[in-house]
Amino acid sequence: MVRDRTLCGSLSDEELTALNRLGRKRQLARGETLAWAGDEAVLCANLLSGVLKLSASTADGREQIVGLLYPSDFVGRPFAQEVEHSITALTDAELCVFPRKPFEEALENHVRMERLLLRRTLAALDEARARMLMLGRKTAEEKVASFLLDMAGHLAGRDRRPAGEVTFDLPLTRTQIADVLGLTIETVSRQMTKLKREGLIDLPAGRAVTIRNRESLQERAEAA
Amino acid sequence: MVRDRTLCGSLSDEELTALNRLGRKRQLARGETLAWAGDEAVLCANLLSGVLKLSASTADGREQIVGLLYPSDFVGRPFAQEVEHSITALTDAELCVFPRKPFEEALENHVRMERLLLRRTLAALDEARARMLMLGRKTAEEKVASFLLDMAGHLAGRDRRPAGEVTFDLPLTRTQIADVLGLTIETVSRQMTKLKREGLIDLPAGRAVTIRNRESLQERAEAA
DNA sequence: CGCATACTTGATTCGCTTCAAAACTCGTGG
DNA sequence: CCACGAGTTTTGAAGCGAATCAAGTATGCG
Repeated sequence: MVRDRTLCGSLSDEELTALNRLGRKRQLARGETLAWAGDEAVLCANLLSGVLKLSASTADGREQIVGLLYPSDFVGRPFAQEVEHSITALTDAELCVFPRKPFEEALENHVRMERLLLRRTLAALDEARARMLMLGRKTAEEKVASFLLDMAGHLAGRDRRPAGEVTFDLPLTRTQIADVLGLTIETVSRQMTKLKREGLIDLPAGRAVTIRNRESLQERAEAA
Repeated sequence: MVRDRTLCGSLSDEELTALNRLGRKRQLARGETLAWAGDEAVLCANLLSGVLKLSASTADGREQIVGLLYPSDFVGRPFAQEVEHSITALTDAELCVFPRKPFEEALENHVRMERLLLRRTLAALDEARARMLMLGRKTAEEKVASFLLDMAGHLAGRDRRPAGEVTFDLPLTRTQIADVLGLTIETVSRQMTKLKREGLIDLPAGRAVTIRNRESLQERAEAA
């Protein structure tokens, strides 16, 4: 169950019921935006199912996806007046939403929850910085290979076959992958077909991807 | 005084003396590295003076600076076994260093300090993500313009003249600037001379920079 | 003064983008 | 069941921005 890894998981029963009174389930359809950059920040949430993107964009419309959120991830930015990054559902998603102000008060009153949020934020910061290395210094091939391995880690569960061969459906379009990697859609497509031609991956249909040779793919991803 | 903005600033007098017993002053010379990526994480600190860089690099030696730290900034990564990013002094620097474990205990015992660290970490995360947009989607000119404005904000104090003309010394070499922006040293140099030729900035000597026309520079920086 | 390091400038190359068009996917309705 | 069409992905050709390669010029320190 997801509950075990959410912020709520750190609470005692009494604390939990108090927080649950604050929270409301909310569904998001694929493509629906929970909050737009520049809006007043009114809510925080736990992601129960689905995948969300966090994105920033330039004045002339260039977009960069600055984070991907998976089930049990925390959503939103406590203590900020304004939403810094748009939050959009990449798949249908389900959230447990809290109004920001009451949630902040709950944080103050429940040290364990605050502590857990701190640890998660520190982890998110490490991840963001790892992605900075990727954006600034990796080649297109390295970016695509890293991305596929990352997605495999998040989406392919624990059912890894001996050969390390796993299959999963990407929750992102090519355009969105390009926006994660700081590339164009054409470059992403070309790199994917190249990796397929070379037998490291397979692209059976639509958004599906099979990792055929994890080791070689890891080599292509280079990394720190 | 810097103290007012450090984590210590959130503490009562008794708490402060307790923390001070933990902490030791430490000097770093320009170029000296406090911790190497991959090392065991043994310390946290407050930066009292100077500028530090946080950097990541690929296996084959490409480097990306993933963060710059200024006086009053928090240094280190509580709750991590291993150092994720190398920490190096760009200028001579002075820190108040705490052993990590005792510092973590202090965090647990002093809710206000933990709370302040949470807020700072959230702010650092926002900044890292803004930099992801820059790395992924901005042109060389936009990157350099953004960088100069950023440095002006940190280094030029509050003594902004009416015309917005400010001068300061960059604490980074061209190579380091390139490592912040995900460019090469030559590209950085060319963009700087271009901005100078066009009258937006001046490069009087060595590392000195004068912002001549903040508005135009802002336009070149594009941004969100 | 002389050497090492840092910075600028120029010529060329290359990886990625841009522009363009064909091929595929998938939902819908005939 | 298949034809249709919008959206998505792949593929190709050409162009461009930044990297690379290569000098040449400052800067600073012994």
